[in-house]
Order: sequence, then structure tokens, then C-alpha cells
Amino acid sequence: MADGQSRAERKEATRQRLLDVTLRLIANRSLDSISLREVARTAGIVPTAFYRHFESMDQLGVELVDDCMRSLRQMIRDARRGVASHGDIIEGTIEVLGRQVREHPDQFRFLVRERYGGVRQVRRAIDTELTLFTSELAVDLARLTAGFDWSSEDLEMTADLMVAAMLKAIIDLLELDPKPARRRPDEQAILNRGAKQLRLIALGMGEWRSKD
Amino acid sequence: MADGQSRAERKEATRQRLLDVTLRLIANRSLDSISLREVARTAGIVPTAFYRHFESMDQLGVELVDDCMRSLRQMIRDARRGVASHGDIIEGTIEVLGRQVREHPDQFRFLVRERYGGVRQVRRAIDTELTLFTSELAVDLARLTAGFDWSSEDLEMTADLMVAAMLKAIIDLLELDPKPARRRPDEQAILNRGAKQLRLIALGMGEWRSKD
DNA sequence: CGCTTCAGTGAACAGTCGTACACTGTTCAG
DNA sequence: CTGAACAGTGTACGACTGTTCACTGAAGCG
Repeated sequence: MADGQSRAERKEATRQRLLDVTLRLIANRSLDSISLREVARTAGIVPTAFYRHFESMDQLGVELVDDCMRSLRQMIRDARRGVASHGDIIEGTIEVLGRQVREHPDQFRFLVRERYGGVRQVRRAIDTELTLFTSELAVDLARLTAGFDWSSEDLEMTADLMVAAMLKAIIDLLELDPKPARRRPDEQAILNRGAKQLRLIALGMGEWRSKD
Repeated sequence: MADGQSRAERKEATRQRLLDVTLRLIANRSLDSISLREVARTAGIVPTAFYRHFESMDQLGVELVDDCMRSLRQMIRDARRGVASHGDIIEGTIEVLGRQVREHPDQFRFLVRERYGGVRQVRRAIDTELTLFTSELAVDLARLTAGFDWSSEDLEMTADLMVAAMLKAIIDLLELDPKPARRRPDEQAILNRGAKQLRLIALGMGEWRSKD
């Protein structure tokens, strides 16, 4: 064999290359405007070889969601651990969020773009994961509000709002100047605002009395 | 002339047909996956005639933003008037929001889709309008918090969060079953949740003390 | 070692795309 | 009434698309 790689490893490498290349191409366009040929060409294989890995671009899109969601889940785990070590829940969460977006911008850009984008299956896949995330956050909130008997509906409503605030922060981070030089101050401003928003919501929770 | 229309009127009618058709095609796909030919075909003209109205699909997209934004601005005006008549600011705003989305789903779908979509110029145009909207809301909030000397930064942060909550409600409304039958209860649930979220934020504002 | 498996190749296909160009026939101003 | 303006037509082009098929040659198994 050419390198120190088995055939299976080489195949997996090509597969990953296809996914990576698609993620990079997505940066300036939407998924359903990217052609199979373009992906194959950029990955350095012939169009027909694409079918050895995915049966269509749509299917690649769905698998790309899974891939990216692993990042997001990692973020959530980190955030939970951050709570334990950092003390302040909000500060810790926002910090983890900032780091993850900085480290995997393409993945988050893909998720944000295709969340409302063209391909139905992809949209669904992202939506499912996001709903799951909201539910988990609602469970966390339930623990924090134990004794105040919040209805599960109110918990979900609050989690939904918090997720919306975090998503807005992610989106704003992604639209910063890609050059890392002039970027830092803005990045901190966005993260600070996000933290403030979460704190504002937390304050509201303290005064909340359900009315239904 | 064939109908009771001048040439200029006929031209304007075709132009509008192109815009409308594009809006309808956008429902299931993203702007940059729609071809000029498809738009022309659906509008009932030959591809080359398209150029009599727009110099490219991208330019049509930008003008479509302007068109749709007129709806959004109308919504804002209605909401402001609703405040005066309805008494409760939040209830009135959410009600107007629900009505507008129900009446112009395609326009809102376009704005939401292309807000993070492929075409840069379109994205920019939408972003500008949305930022403007947030600023106006911040001004409204300033009036409501007069005497509590909120910093303009905090006002903007709060307005940003409220806009995020409203956008989330709009998005959820758009993803409802298109069939009007089984739709009403879900629609009310989404609007109620949105109203609760705004109320939660308002409660937070009552307790807010800036820390910088 | 020989045989099979299979990731990747290359040519060919029927379509669609954006755009150029010369045109037609109605509208409208002078 | 005459001529220009111009919304819309029809044809043609080269480029690109997704998918087919028969193929090659190295990897991996018995």
C-alpha cells in the first residue's frame, strides 16, 4: 500500500475529505446550490467516485448534520462540566460557547445556514437536535427551580428563550470579520451581551409567577 | 391596447409577477438554487425577457428584500398603534405579529431563509433592516424605562433579546402544517409562548441593575 | 500464490443553465 | 400618420449538471 494505511482507512479518509470540502464550500453558499461535481472536484476525485461514499448530496447533508452535532454535543458536555468548575453557570456556558464557535466556525455556519435552508431532510435533522438540546436545558432548569414548582411548559418556554439568545450570539460571532486581528474586541462584546441576556432572563425567572 | 392597461402598467405587472413567482418558489428551496429560467418560465415569459426587468437573480433578490420589508415595517406600525388601542403592549404586539405572519407567510419565509442564506447582498440587506428594527425597539424601551437611567448598551441588549424571541416565534409559525385545519391550536400555543417570553424579559428588566 | 473485492477512472448521455443576438409587434409621442 | 421605443420572442452557444457504464489496478483474503 502507498502510505501506511489500509484500504478501509483510505476510504474513510476520502469520505471525511468530502464532508470537509462540503463544509468549506458552504461558507459562502447554501447546500442545495453546491453541485456533486464541484464537491468531488474539490476533494480530488472523479464525480462517479462520489457514489462510493454517499448516494446523493442530500444524504451527505444529513450525515454532515450528525457530524456537526457531535461538536454541539461536545459543547454541551463542556458547558455542564464548566458549571462545576467555574462556579457561575452563565459565565461558564458563554465562555464554552465562544470557544467552540472559534474552533469550529464552519460547522456552526453550516448548522445555522441549513437550519432554515433549502433541503427538507437536513432542516428536520437540525431541528430535531435543537429541540433535544432545549429539552435538556429545561431539565437543568427544573433542577435549579426545584421547590418553586414551575410547570414543565414554563420551563420549556424559558429554555427556548435561552436557546434563542445563545443562537443569536452564535450567529453574530459567525458574521464577524474573519481576520483574527480586529476581531477579539467584538467577540468579547457579543459574548458579554449574550451573558447579560441570560442573566436578564434569570432575573425574570426569580419574579415569575405562572398565570395559567 | 389589449386590456385597459398602458404599456408601463403591463411592464410593472410582469415585474411584480416575477417577484411573486420567486417568493413562491422560495417556499421549499433557497434563493441561489432557483434559476433565472425557472422564474421566467413560471412567470410565463421567455428567459431573455427577464433582463428587461432585472439584470440578474441576485438583483431581484435584493429588490425582493425591499418589497418584503414593507410588510415588516407595516407590522411595526401596526404594533405601535396596537399598543395605544389594546392597552397591554406585549399582548398587542404578539397579536399583530401572528396576524402578519398568517397573512404574508411567503414574505416572512423568504426573510428568514435568506437571512442566513447564500447570497451575500441579500443577507446584508435583511441584516440592515433587522438591526434598524432592534434600534427602534431600543428607543421604545428607553421611553418605558425613563427614570431608571438604563445605559443605551443595556437597552440595545434587551431589545436584541426581544427581537430574538419574536423571530423564534415567527420561525415556529412558519413551520406549522400548512393546512389551516389542524393549525389553529398550535398557532395560539406559539403566540402564547412568545408573549410569555416577552413578559419574562419584562420581569427581568424590573430587577435589572447594570454592572459595568 | 491466485482470486475477489472495490475505490477510483474516463467517456458518454441527455438535460439545464446563463447569456448573446437578431427579431417582432404593439404602444405612444410628435 | 410616422417613426421610435421597447416588452417580449426564438434560436443558438458553450459550460455545467447528475447519472450510466465498462474499466483498471492495488489491497486483502484463503
